[in-house]
Amino acid sequence: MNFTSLDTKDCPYYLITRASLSITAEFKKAFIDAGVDSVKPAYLGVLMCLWKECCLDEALGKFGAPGGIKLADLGRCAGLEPSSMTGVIDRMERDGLVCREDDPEDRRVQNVRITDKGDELRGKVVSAVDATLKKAMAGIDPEKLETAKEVLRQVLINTHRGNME
Amino acid sequence: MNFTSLDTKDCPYYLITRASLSITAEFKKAFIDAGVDSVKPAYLGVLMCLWKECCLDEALGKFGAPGGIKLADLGRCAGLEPSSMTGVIDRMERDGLVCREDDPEDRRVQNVRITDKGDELRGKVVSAVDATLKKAMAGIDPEKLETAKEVLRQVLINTHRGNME
DNA sequence: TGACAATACTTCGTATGCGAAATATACTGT
DNA sequence: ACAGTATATTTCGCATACGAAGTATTGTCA
Repeated sequence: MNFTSLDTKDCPYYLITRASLSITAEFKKAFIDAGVDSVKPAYLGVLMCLWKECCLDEALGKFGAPGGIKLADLGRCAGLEPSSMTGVIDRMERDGLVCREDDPEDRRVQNVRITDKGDELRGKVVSAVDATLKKAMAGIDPEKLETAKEVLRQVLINTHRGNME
Repeated sequence: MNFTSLDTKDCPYYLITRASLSITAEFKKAFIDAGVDSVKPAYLGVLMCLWKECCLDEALGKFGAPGGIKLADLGRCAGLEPSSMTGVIDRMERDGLVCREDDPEDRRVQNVRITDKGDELRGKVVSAVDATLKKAMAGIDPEKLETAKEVLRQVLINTHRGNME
């Protein structure tokens, strides 16, 4: 057995896992500091997806018609399994950020819609996210960051998670 | 607001988090396939640390004196908080891989020692880990992988997690 | 139309990880 | 020796995520 393989600092799995937890912790703190403590890191994928939808609707002139997005689509967008989505949406609903709505077309479907409160937090949350990522990526050559992202995308493909969204 | 920032595939946080979960899932499957289903991905850090210690002891000629490592040191090595370690060691003990032992010098301390069963699994586990990582990193230029690791190490430093071990 | 397959979610059990507070023990200065 | 502090671990509550199995509804085909 080779000693190098036992060195955590050289193991990509260790580095990826630790970085993930570490950035998540920073987000959590950043949201509290920004006064938006009703937002948890795990909500980000869902929020981004809903906000993007709002932006698109506005761009297309679809004012006042916030239909919501079905839970499964939201999960695909956020990279979460349906069974994980249930809990996330439960908590987001509890925290007043979104609401579930029955789909009139298909009674199996639950559409998720952003609430006014959820919409109002957008500015603060996006600022906090940008600032946190900027701090986390400080001192990293942009080109190297792109390479790292490329590597991670390939990992997702290799592990059958590359075809999300 | 800028649409790019809402694209998950371009967000380093999304990529890191997904990659972490995705590789973890692969490890889980790999251990089951290799017939070592008593090993969970979260045990890896602890096992690697204990096995490394064994190797060092052997290299130093310290046969038959497996003292064990105190929980806190093990946590530092694996990158986990003490409060997280309790649960991990609980499960590893339940699964027969390690045992706790009172420290004769300091009654606060719990030393963790690998069991015979835990030691016997080493070969299979290391093979499974190597094979899984190889598959996960397939088709990635080694130089780019190094760059990615460098980036992740910097992220850990930036987020105050760079001084582990 | 009626059986069977497919789809959308939820529920349940489990794993993983953290921080705050509790507990037990050791150390330190007076 | 004692009070006060420091250290080691555990407990507790919570957040996060998954897969297997269950429920409800829809779609399909004979």
